[in-house]
Amino acid sequence: MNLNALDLNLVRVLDALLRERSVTRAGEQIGLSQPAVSAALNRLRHVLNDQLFVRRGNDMVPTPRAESLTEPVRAALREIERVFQTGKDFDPAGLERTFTFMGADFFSMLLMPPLAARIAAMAPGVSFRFLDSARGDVSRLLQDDEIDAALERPLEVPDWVSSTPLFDSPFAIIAARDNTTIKQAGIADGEPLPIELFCELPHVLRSIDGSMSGSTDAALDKIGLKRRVSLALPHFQAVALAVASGNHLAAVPRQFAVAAVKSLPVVIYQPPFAIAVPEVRMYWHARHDDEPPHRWIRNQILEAVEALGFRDLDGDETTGSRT
DNA sequence: CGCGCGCTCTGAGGCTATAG
DNA sequence: CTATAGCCTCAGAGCGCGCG
Repeated sequence: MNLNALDLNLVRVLDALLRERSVTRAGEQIGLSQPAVSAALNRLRHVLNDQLFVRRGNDMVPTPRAESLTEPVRAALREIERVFQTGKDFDPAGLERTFTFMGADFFSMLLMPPLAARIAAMAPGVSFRFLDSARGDVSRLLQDDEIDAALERPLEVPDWVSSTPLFDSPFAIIAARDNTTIKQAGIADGEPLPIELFCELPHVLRSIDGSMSGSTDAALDKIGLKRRVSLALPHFQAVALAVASGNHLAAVPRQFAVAAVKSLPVVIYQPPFAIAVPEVRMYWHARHDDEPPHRWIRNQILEAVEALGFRDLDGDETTGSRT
């Protein structure tokens, strides 16, 4: 093969085609028109002496040759990017990029608005997209570069996934402000709920996979008790709304509970027993470890989390629910 | 003579419109 | 949806010319 015939732009086109499996979308991704990509694909076909992509309906199916180039091409482009980035100061003000994150609605509600506001001021060319946790397998999405980072409880991940802790996420119990059962029992806001009451009242569980039991049930099971989960919902926001309008309880991350109290007629109680305190971590592909824009946005997330006060919950309450 | 400047020509690769 | 046609732009090669 003749290296003279292969310019770097063709490699970018090939990479985009492998990602998008569409001439039109590949063009959109790298800022070329559809015909320009089509022509580039033709040149690639001649240079590499392979069809590379065969049209099947609306899908451009890669040939085995094209398939085999996916990883090496991506790695080569990353390396080139790295070479030209080093020594050059990274300036977020000029960055044109959309970052995609994934996590619970908790984050789309609480983290994303302040993060977006913060970033708008220093990097007007940056946009965000936030996908729901239910979207799927974190490792695969990171591998395919479909997400830049995932914000999740500790996960089993391959060694090419990097991560850093964001904050501890102890549980708080929320209930409607006018929950008559709790009122009658004379429990004040912020107090621990008696365990009999905790087990007697129905619960709403936030569950992305439809499971009807969570870590609270595991903790209860250890002390030989049970609660009744009568509603499982995929979003924390929906859990809070359900709690606000009924006699349900819900064990939710304390940070979320604090926010819910501000917008809904709910109050916080302490759990009557120890529930293991989960950590929330940020996960990303190790290939982005040293990439300046990625490193920058990760720092921005850490700073935003810090600014929200997610890291410094009231010490007593936190330790009170620790195992 | 050798170098630098500027003109012209050519081809690659972009675009839009349209055919397949 | 992709491929092709026709047109446009622009970078680079080639070449002539003037000057030191």
